[in-house]
Amino acid sequence: MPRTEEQFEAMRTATRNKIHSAAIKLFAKKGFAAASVKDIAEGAGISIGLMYRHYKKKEELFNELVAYAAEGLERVVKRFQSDESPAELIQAFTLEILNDLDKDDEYAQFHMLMNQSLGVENPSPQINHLNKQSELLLNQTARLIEKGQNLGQFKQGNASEMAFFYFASIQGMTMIKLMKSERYVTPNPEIVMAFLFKD
Amino acid sequence: MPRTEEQFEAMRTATRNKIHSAAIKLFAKKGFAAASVKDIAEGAGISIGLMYRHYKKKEELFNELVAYAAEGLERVVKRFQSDESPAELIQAFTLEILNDLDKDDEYAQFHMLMNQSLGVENPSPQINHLNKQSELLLNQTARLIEKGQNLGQFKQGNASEMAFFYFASIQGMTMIKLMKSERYVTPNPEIVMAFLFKD
DNA sequence: TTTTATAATGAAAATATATTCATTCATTAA
DNA sequence: TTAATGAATGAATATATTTTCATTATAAAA
Repeated sequence: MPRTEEQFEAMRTATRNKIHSAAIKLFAKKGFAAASVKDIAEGAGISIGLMYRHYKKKEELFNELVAYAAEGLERVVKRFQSDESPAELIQAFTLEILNDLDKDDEYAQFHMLMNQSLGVENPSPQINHLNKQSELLLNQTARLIEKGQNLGQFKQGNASEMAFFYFASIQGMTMIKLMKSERYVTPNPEIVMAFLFKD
Repeated sequence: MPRTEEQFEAMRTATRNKIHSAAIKLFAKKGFAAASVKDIAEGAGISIGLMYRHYKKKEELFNELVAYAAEGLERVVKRFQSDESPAELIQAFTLEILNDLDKDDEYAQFHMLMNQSLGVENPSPQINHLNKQSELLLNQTARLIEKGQNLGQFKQGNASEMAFFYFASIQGMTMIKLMKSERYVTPNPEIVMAFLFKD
């Protein structure tokens, strides 16, 4: 008599998706505290009540997005574990990020969620997991750089410092893209990787 | 009969300083919305009431700090207008920033205030001014890089992209320093300036 | 048309945060 | 001592934000 379960499922998925894109946009740009539930519901084009049917707490929504971000990071970690040439891995990854930043805000938003999560005082399990992944990636990148140095692909220098600088620069570009998109310019990949590759 | 005006003045200055350092710490780390007046007062070791004797609104306090940040930026803009060698100017500036980041959080906090100000919807005059200064600095740096390229000091490449990348990388390092200081490592200045200087 | 299951709404209650203000405190010198 | 002055306090009030929940809307099939 009423709708089928699949139909209800589809409705729920649709509103969840609307909530997700509105929420990540606002969390990324304004931060958890400054992004109000009202704003999010408005952005998603639904009522506040419906938001609470899907998420008991604002925090629960945030954590779900954080979990997605962590999944994305895990995929990168896996890629960096491959046996391919360090030079090619890093080059491909860099090109992809620059391309993503150019294209739309999705990458920047998820990256920003990562930043938001770094400084939280009572981190949820999801936040802890995301933080672990991002630290893992940093260490792994350092090892990848060392490997590339041994192969003569990269410049010499402290690999941890280089990995740190690499992610810091991506972080900075990401932030500007999100906060002041009109100031963002896609830099030539050679500029971004100059610290790594010999001229 | 009561205290002299100088004494009162000294008291006021003292509590204002306490408020400033607590506030910038919290604003930089958590953002305007998430840094509560209670937190700030506690951080400064004073009562909430006293805070309001000095600042009518939380926003007024924020704006005062933003104005300080703008002053700092103006000084950098002036430095970059000098006729000195571009290579020396940028090198000196970079070393100074890396040193500041290493030393304490003050630079990072003011830099972060700049970021916080970028995305505000109804910017105060102070915020507008800060934003203008930071854009000015970006453009000026691009011109400085061009000049250095013409002098053969720097690598070839799009100067605006290079200037953007330079500040983005500083931004990223700053953010990590503030949000996750245990993950911060001072990179060798050569890494930071590799995109500019030939090997 | 009526019944049914669940999505969707929005006003009300709960909670948190910002702001005010009557009062107290501390210091100085008459 | 006491009067004078302004700093300092924190409980009370105002405001904003989150969360709940009784109610309504919708679509499918009997």
